[in-house]
Amino acid sequence: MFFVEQGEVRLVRHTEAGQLVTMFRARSGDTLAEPSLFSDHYHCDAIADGDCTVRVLGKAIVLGAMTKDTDFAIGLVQRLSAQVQSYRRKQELLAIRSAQDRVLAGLADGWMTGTVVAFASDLGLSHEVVFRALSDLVRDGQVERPARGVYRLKRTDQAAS
Amino acid sequence: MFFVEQGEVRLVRHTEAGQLVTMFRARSGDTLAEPSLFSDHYHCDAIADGDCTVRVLGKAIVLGAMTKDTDFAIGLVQRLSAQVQSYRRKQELLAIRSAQDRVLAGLADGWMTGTVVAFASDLGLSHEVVFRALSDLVRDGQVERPARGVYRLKRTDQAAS
DNA sequence: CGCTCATTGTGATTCAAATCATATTCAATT
DNA sequence: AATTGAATATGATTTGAATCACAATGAGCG
Repeated sequence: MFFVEQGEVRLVRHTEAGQLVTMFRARSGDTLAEPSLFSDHYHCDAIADGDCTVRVLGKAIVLGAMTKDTDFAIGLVQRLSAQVQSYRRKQELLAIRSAQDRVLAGLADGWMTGTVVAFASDLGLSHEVVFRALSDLVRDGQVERPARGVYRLKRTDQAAS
Repeated sequence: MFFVEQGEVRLVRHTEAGQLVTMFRARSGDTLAEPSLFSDHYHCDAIADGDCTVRVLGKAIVLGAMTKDTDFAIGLVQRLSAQVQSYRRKQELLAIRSAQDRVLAGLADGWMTGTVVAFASDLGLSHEVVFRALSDLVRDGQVERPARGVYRLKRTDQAAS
């Protein structure tokens, strides 16, 4: 297991077809690869986005800390719970068939942080469709584009009939 | 949080378009809705598949047990880790674009337990495509169909050139 | 036994996302 | 300042999954 002290690490896997799937984005304070505590064969690749410092926590150390330090154990459970919750939300979001609806939901959930290309990848859509969906949403007035490559939800005061 | 003593419970959500998404399938011995320990607003619907017995574990009880009973805490972390791991696998599998590849991967991961319709729903595909993919795979010799509605991977001895 | 209904299965059609192509902008590098 | 490369953006085409439509099978039930 790893502890990210500083920076950001992405956990990724690639499908046989060659596309990269981001499994988890760990920021400073997060733990990484918790399942490796119990499972032997567990494989993801880790990509450091920028400089970062990571502390390695061996299996024995973690299990020991759990017995001695209650807060540590609770913190771990909490982080894992949060991960589970966000995976569920992600699953729900990815189940949305319509590209436009999915893009809108992604925006609402604050997934559009970096580039549109990265956003599209997170959504599991080609960037072309995402660009198009964004354009349509701007045209519809649901989304605003303060600048090139910057999109954000327009406050929806539900003015419709 | 809940503890499934007996039977099987499915945690589901429905998208705005009305489709049902299974978030988690808890069997006897599993805990359910762990994120509710820390998060206030958390909503899934639970569906009992057949008769089952469920024990309700309040927030205070669980947190108390974690401080007193180390094994309980470790068990909880282990179950959560397993969930995280399976969500990652699911995410990876759902990222496979080709329906046929996805069906094959789903079979390989042992998702085809009940009906083909349920299998299709888990895969996020229409059942028609899944039926067709299965037929094609049988025709290709990658999958065998011992009986109507029963499909299983053929042992792949990799006999190809 | 005959009825109902869900599952299984396949064919035809539609529709939307992927893909291919191409232009533009912009930041980083030389 | 010129060059490279990635992100942005849109248009045209293709492809494949969804959808619609329709049989056939088989289990449960009065």
